[in-house]
Amino acid sequence: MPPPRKSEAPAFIRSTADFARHVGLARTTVSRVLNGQPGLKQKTIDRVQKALAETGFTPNAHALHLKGKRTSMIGICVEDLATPPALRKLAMLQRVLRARGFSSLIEVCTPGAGRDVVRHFQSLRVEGVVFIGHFLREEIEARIAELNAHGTPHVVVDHFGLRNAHTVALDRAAGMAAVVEHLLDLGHRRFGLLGIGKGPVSRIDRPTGVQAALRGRRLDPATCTVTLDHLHERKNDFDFGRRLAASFVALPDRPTAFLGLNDEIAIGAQRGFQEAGLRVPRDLSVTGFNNQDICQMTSPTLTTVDQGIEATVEAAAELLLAQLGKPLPARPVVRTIVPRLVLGESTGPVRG
Amino acid sequence: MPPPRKSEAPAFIRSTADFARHVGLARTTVSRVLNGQPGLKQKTIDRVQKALAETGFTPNAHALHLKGKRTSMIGICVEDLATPPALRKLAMLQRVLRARGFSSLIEVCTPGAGRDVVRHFQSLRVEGVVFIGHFLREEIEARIAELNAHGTPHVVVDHFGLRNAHTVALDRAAGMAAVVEHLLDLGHRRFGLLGIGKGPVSRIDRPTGVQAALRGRRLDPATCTVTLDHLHERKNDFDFGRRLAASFVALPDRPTAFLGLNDEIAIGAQRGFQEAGLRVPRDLSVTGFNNQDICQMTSPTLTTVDQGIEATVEAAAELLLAQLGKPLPARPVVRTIVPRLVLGESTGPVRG
DNA sequence: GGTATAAACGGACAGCTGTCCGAGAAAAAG
DNA sequence: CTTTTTCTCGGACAGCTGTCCGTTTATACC
Repeated sequence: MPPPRKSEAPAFIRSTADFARHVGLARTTVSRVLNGQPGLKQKTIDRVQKALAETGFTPNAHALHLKGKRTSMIGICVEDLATPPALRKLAMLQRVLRARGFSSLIEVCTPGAGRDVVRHFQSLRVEGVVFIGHFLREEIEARIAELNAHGTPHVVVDHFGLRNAHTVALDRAAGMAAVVEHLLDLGHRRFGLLGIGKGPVSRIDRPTGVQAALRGRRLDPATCTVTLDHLHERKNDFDFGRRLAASFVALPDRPTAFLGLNDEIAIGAQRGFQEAGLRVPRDLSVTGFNNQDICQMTSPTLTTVDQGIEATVEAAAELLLAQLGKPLPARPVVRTIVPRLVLGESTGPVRG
Repeated sequence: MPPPRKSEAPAFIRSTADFARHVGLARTTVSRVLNGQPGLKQKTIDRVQKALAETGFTPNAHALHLKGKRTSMIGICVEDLATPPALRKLAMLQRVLRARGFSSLIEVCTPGAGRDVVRHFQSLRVEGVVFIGHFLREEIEARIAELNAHGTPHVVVDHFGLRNAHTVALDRAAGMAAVVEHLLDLGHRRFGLLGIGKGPVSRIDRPTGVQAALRGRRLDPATCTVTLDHLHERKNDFDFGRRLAASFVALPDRPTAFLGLNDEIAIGAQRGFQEAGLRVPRDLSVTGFNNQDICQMTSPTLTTVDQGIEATVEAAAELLLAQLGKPLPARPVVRTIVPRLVLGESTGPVRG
C-alpha cells in the first residue's frame, strides 16, 4: 500500500505521532498525558484516555528503551523443552519473574548454539540471563565471561562446579543419602544403581551421597553397589530402566534395592521387574528422583526425591535480581538447595 | 559509578560509538564493517572482526528496529505452563519459529491478564501473536480485535469456534470416533465417559465424535454412554479419574469400555479399577487422549490418541508467517488437524 | 617527491520517545 | 471588552543505528 500522506489518517497507528493525529492533539501533549505530567485539562486527559482504550495504542518499547528505560527482559537459556523438571523450573521462573515485573525471553540452547543465543540476548539488552540445565562446560563458561564483560547479571541453575558462575544447584548428594538411609533402615544392604555413575564428580553429585550414606554405616560402597549401565545404550528414559531391570533379573546375588537416576528410569525398571514376575516392594524396592507427577500414577506409587523446585527458582531469581544495578560481585555466589525424600509404595523392608 | 568522560574508554561497551572508540576507528567505519559495505581495507575489516570476537559486542537491537529492521519476535500466549500437551506444542512451536529466524516471547496468560500481555507484545512490536490453549472467549476475541486493529497477524491453536480468528484446531471428534470404532470392533456396546461431557459444543468436540461413531452403527448414544462426572469435583487429573472409576465399580450394568478425556484421567481410572480388583483389559477397556509419555509407562500401556502436535504447530507457524507483510485476509482461516489412534494394551475384546 | 587513488573521517539525517521551553491560543477573570 | 491565567502547540534535543556525502588523510603509483 502507498504510504499515507502526512495529513491523512494512517492505516495503522504505530507511533505517538500517528496516535496524536488520530486524537487531534499535538504529539507532545499526548506524550504528557501518557506520562502523567501536570498542567493538563481534565477534558484533554479524558479524550486521550478514551482514544487509548479504543485503539489499544502502546508506545514503542524499543524507543523507550533507547531513551533509557529499562528493558525489563530476562533471557532464559534452556537446554531443551522436553525434560519435565527443567520445564517445571522454567514455568515457575517465568512466574516469579513476571511477578517482579520482568518478561522472559526463552531460548533453547543446543550445544554450539549458546553463542548466538547469548548474543541475541545481549543485542536485546536483557537485564539478566538465566541458564537452566546442563550445558557444555567450556561453552557456558565462555558465555558467562561474555556476559560479565558487558556487566550483564547471570544465574546458572543446576550446573554445578563452574568457575566464576553464580549458581543455584540441587544437593543431589543429600537427596541420594536420604534415599539410601531410608533403604538401609528397611534392611537393604545391596543396591542396584540405575543410570547413576559410580564415581562422584562433585561433592553434591548422586554417587557422593550414596557413598556417604553407606560409609556412615560402616559399609563399603564398592561391595554394596552394583551397576549394569554399561550393558545398554544410555538414554535416561523409561526404556533404559526397563532394559536395565531385565539385565538385573538374571544377575546372581541380585540387589534388593534399586536407585534410579530419575523417575522415568525407576518406573521403567519397576515395570521391567514386574514383567519378570517380581513384585514391588515385596521382592525388591525401587526409588526414583525428581518427584514428577507420574510417580503418583504408577502402581505401586514411587518413592522419590522432591527437587524443591520452588526454592530453587526463588533463589535463582533473588540471586539474579540482586545483581541488577550493583556492580557484579567479585566472587561467584553458590547456593545449594537440599531436596526432600518423598515416600511412596515402591520401597519396603527386605524380605526375610 | 561516575559517567566516563568522552575521551576515556567506557566501563562497558554499549553502543557502536563505544565500540569504535575501543577499536580506534570512526563509528561510521565500524558500522560499515558490521553491515558488509564495500570500499574497506581488509586490514581494517579484520581489526574490527577481531575486536568483535573479543568483546562480543552486538548492536542495539532496539535501535535497529527503530531504523526499520524487523523485530523477528513472535509473542506466544499460553494458558499455563503445566499442561503437558500445551507444553509440547509450545516447545515445538519455539523450535519451528527459531528455524525460521524468529525468537519467541512467551507469556502465561491467566484469565483477565490477556489485555496486558497483548499490550506488552504490541509495545515490543512483535510480528505476530500465537495463542495456545483455552481462554475466555470474550477475552481472546477482544485481543484478536486489538491485534487486527494494529495489523498484527495471529493464530489461535486449539480454541475452536472463535469468530474472526485464524485457527488451527485438533479434530477431537475424529479422534474420539476412531477410539469408539476401535472399541465397537472389539464388541463393546456400553461406554463410560470420563470427563467427557455428553452434549457436543462444536462439530469437532469429543462428544460429537462419540455420537457420530455410535450413530454410524445404528446405536443410540443416549443409552450406550454413561457419565458420572457430576459426582466429583472436576479436575481433569489422575485423581479425578481414580475417583470416577471407584464410582463406576459399584454401578449396576457397568460399561465395558471407558473413554478418558485425557491420559491422566484414563490412567487414574485404570488404577482405580485395578485397585478394585478388576483387570484391564480382561474385565474392561480404558482409553486416553493425547498420547503423553506416561501412556507407555503404565501397565498395561494405554490405548490413546496422538494429537499430531508436529502437524498442528507446523500449520500454525505457516498460517502465522503467511500473514506477514500481506494485508490481513478478510475471512478467518481455519485449519483442522486429524489425530491418530495409538493402540496400547488397555483395550481388548469384550469378555464373552 | 609529486600526484592520483583509495580509504577513513565526521557531520547530518531519519526513526520514535520523553522532556524542555518559548510562543501562541483559548479560557477565565475582571 | 480587556487583562490575566491556563493550556496547547510545535520546535529542539538526546539516545543508537545505518546510510549518505563531502572532506581529510593515508597509500600507491609514477
